[in-house]
Amino acid sequence: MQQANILHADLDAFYASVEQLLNPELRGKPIAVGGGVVLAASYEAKAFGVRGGMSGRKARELCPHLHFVRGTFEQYQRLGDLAIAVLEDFTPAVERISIDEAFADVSGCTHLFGTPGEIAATIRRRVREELGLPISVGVARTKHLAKIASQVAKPDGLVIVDPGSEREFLHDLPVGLMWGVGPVTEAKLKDEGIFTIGQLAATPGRSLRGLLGTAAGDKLSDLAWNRDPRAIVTERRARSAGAQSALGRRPATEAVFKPALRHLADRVSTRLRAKSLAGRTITVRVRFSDMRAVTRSMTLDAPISATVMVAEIAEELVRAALADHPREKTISLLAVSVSHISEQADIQLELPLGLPDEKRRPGARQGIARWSADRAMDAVRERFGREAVGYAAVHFDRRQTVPDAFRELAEKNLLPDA
DNA sequence: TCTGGGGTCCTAGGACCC
DNA sequence: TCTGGGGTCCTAGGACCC
Repeated sequence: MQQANILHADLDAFYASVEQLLNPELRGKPIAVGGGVVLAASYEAKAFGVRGGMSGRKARELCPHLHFVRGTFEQYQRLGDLAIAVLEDFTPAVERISIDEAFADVSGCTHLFGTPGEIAATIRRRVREELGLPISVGVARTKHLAKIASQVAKPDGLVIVDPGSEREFLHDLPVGLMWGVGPVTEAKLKDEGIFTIGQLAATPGRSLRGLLGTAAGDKLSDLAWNRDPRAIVTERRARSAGAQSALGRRPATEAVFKPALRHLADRVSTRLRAKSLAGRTITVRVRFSDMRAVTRSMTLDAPISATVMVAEIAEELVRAALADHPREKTISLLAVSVSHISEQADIQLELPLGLPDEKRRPGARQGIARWSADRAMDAVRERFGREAVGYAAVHFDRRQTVPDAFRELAEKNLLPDA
């Protein structure tokens, strides 16, 4: 039988732990990172029911002595990177899932460093000693099992699932711990009397497919029966890049959405151009004040990355979406996303000159001109900072938005710039 | 007091092609 | 009178993850 060689390492209450590390006065106290919304809560705060994503007001209701901290986002990035680097000291087969979480396959390095369990214990000790942070680790034969094991291990623990005890380990755990089971699926399963992974495994695949759809049903069956073929993927390129902004409650008018879309298009396009990428599909999302949301998208023949082109298409799509919902007078969120991403080398600058006449459409030339102007602006910003230069039309009210540093934490690496 | 921001994947219907 | 069948792409919505 295959050995338990997969580790899942997950820093505990990461942002909150960093704040308690940096400021000893916060240690042992219930704290929340964020303000209007809780981005992370310490274990002391979680004990009161405070959760990430919760409004600050609600959190304060639950925990009157909750300390709010603004967040030290640069430190999160730095310490998260250092923790992952500890894993990489053991093996290059590390798959980073987010800023504070990664899988590692240690099958190739046990002869050097000991059993997977010993490696996991060393990783935990080193992260604690060198960085001062608690990290939980699960060790198992598959990614799914390792991830569940690390959740069970929290806080600050280590759980090893021996290959012989996998079914027993899973049997009484709640289905909500499984990857892919969120609130909706959990409720559907509950309606069928399915609460534990053991009960899920005992449910015929046919029933699950009927309840959840083919793909989701099959996937859940496989995981419940402990069939998880997923391998460690060390490098994964993003398939889309987007930006969004909550607006509170604003009139659904051009005066509101135009500057907001310029700002969002600028964020997304700049990220794409920095990696020599461009995308063919532009998607916008409009959320109304009752939280219902609609999306509109458009797929082009050729990829684009010029800010103004993305912005103009986004505006058209939002106009269309609002026209379809004439009774909605206010919006609470706008989002712009670019997908069908491909590499677009700087060569595109000269491309039209060497192309046959029929390819030199006015639109293409205009796109090149705008893209060139953007690249010039990118260069200025790189030297003098983001705020140094921008489109005159972009006077976007940013009072309510989260810090840019926080946004950047959530961004996936688009691709190493080849 | 309305609830952040960045992503992935799946489904279903329709257009279009061969 | 009668209508087949497979494949790909696009669009919109939704669930889920961190």
